[in-house]
Amino acid sequence: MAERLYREIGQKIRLEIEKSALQVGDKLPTERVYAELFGVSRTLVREAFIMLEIEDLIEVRKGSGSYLKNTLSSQTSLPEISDVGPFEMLQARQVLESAIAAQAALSITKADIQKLQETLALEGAELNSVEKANSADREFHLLIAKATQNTLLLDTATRLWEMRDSNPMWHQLHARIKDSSYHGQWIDDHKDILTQLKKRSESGARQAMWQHLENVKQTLFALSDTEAPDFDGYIFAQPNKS
Amino acid sequence: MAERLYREIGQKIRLEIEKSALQVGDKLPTERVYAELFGVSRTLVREAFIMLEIEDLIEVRKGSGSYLKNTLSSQTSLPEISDVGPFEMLQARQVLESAIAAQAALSITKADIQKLQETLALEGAELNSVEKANSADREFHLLIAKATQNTLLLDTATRLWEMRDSNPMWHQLHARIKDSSYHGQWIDDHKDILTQLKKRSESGARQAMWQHLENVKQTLFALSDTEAPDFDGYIFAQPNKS
DNA sequence: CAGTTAAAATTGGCATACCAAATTTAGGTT
DNA sequence: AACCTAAATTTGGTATGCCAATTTTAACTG
Repeated sequence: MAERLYREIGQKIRLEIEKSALQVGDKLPTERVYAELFGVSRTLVREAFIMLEIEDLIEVRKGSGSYLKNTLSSQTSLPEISDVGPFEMLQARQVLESAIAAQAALSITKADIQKLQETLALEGAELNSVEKANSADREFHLLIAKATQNTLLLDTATRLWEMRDSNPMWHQLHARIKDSSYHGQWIDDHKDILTQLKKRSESGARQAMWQHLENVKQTLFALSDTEAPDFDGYIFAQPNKS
Repeated sequence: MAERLYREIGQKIRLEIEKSALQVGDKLPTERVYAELFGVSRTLVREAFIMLEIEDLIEVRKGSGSYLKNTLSSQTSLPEISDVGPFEMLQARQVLESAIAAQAALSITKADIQKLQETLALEGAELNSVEKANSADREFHLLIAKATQNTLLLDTATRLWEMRDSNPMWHQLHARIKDSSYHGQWIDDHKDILTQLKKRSESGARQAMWQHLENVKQTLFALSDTEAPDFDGYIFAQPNKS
């Protein structure tokens, strides 16, 4: 195990907190106590405390002590990005982004539509540059979330795209697409979505977004099926839209 | 400023990274360099490095150096929970959870339905205990997200509920409800949702969940309108469901 | 000159020691 | 006994020093 020691100590402290059933607000044993308990220097315990402090689990007060700030259960370990397959991710996007698009149709402004049109034009113009096309794609989807004027909806969409961009599995798949003609298909999808948004059609926008991501799913499925047998574990039954 | 020093140093280092336009993978100046630059001990710089390491911005390798692991821009600062009003939050839940419920209707199992029924019974039995009723409420909603069998959908729903539970504004409102009869109404809503899930009706589940959260919105709106003028800033036009 | 090896320098890892803020205790005053 | 004050203690804050892994340099060998 070539891990940095403070992380190990931090984990041990978490276990100690659990064992002693500490409640939020309770005072933790001092750094010195843990140091002796684990047989390490106080420096290491202090580093572990900093880790837990940044994770918002504890609060450290000079001269006074350290206190439990949150429950361990609220320390939701978000699923590791790399543990989520591209198809599960696309399904989540399909469910959530179609709902967001439907909501956006109700609150979208002329200025939003204007920006979406500009981004769409950019997508068409940048067909040869994978990087720029991808970034315009992202921009298009996030603009829709922004049009809901709801911070949390934008935040949710942003999280999904961040996960996508940092998922190595997805990059593998995406690399295979760059020279294909699928981008053209997707731009047409985007046009459909924009049309529905212009009409302020809630159900229309929902369906257009759903269909768009359905197309993306189909494309990636075909590619991974024929060329990349390593995605087996990530492929599972896909429910259909009624 | 009573802040812990290592945070200040960490922030300064972030600024230095920005100023020197470091790219991902580049090597950072050594701890000793920063220590001299800021006129502090290496211990503090090391603590700051630990902070940045936990934030996943840098990677520290013994004997070699520290390296930039992520871009500064990807250090997305999520919107502060307290900045999001209860109504904006409810709207987000309405949009997202109704979509999740619709998806759940397609993949729900008998075992899921069984668990939902038990939780529903618990809600009815715990009408007098605010805490337990609330926790059963949460459980009911999260079980639905779990029934989608999609990690990210469950993760999204969990995040929303965590935000709710840690939002002081919401607790204020919730405190006013405890002795009212609204819980009964909400349990009826839950029954409707469960009925639709049993029928595996996608649109039925979507509408039932939407209506449920619409009812919650109405209730809270009425309460805040008559008794709590301090929520003005958070109340905004609510789009209607078609 | 190329490749190999070992010594030297660099860099982070960890521990010890002392400092300063906060808290607790002990003593004195009313 | 109640209250205030100050000393002693506790607790986290910071600095210095030495250790160990890694990288770089230099010397050696063919």
